[in-house]
Amino acid sequence: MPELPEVESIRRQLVPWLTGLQIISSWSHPSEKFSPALETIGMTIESVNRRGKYLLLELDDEREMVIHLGMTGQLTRTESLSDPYLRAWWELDNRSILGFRDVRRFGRIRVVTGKDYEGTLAHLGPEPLSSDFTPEKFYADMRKSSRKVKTQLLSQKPVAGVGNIYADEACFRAGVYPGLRRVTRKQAERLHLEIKAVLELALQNGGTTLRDYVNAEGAQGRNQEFLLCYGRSDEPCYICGDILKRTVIDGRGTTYCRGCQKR
DNA sequence: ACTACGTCCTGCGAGC
DNA sequence: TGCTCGCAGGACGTAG
Repeated sequence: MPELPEVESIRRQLVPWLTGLQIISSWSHPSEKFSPALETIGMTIESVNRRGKYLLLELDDEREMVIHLGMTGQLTRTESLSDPYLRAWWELDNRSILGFRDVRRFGRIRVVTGKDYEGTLAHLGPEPLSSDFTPEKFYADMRKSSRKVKTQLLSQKPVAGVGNIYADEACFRAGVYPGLRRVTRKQAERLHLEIKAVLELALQNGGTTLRDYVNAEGAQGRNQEFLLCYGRSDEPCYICGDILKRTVIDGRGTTYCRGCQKR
């Protein structure tokens, strides 16, 4: 599932490729999740940005194409248009083609005007790798809700761009049980630090590929080799040796260490 | 207003 | 061997 490091890895490859190119033709799957792709024909891509897990392609007339990759979404340079899981493509004026492949169709494409992000990224919390993300604000935001720590992280409100993998990783490294309903200042500070650390590490490693993730050139990430917790249930904790346990928190599979992450 | 849960979607793996 | 069935999950919609 593409989270911030995966989306940012893609963005960095899209910038030198797409910037300044005009979209000369386009196709999409009939679902309204993808059909806004067709509205971009004739427009020029002025820049490629990111907010949380959303990619933003700045177009003409204050318009932007907002893309969310969902769980299995891939944005790549594409040659074969016969792939049954291709949900949209855009032909650029240098004859290259940007393809959006998404097996499970949880991804979404929107075209917005004048930064009207209602329904997409309007209510996202701070960017975790920017100076807006401070331990003080994070602590205050986490105390605003009585939902479980992990649920709050996945809500994108206290911080943007964290998904299931990095939520488990950050909680593990911070020694915080993801089912806690309130955190202390110290726990919040530690979580703040580890959220940044796991995202930066994953970015350095080109993202995590468990099954579907590939970057814009079709290459897999390497960060799966560095995960300490996610996907390691029934295996020993690298810190204390306890067997990592799997549970479900608000419908999301969660791995944690009973020894290191006390309730 | 806030929290919890259902929904979308399809491949995969467990189990019979 | 081949089938069925339940699981996985981000973000939104709905119910309480």
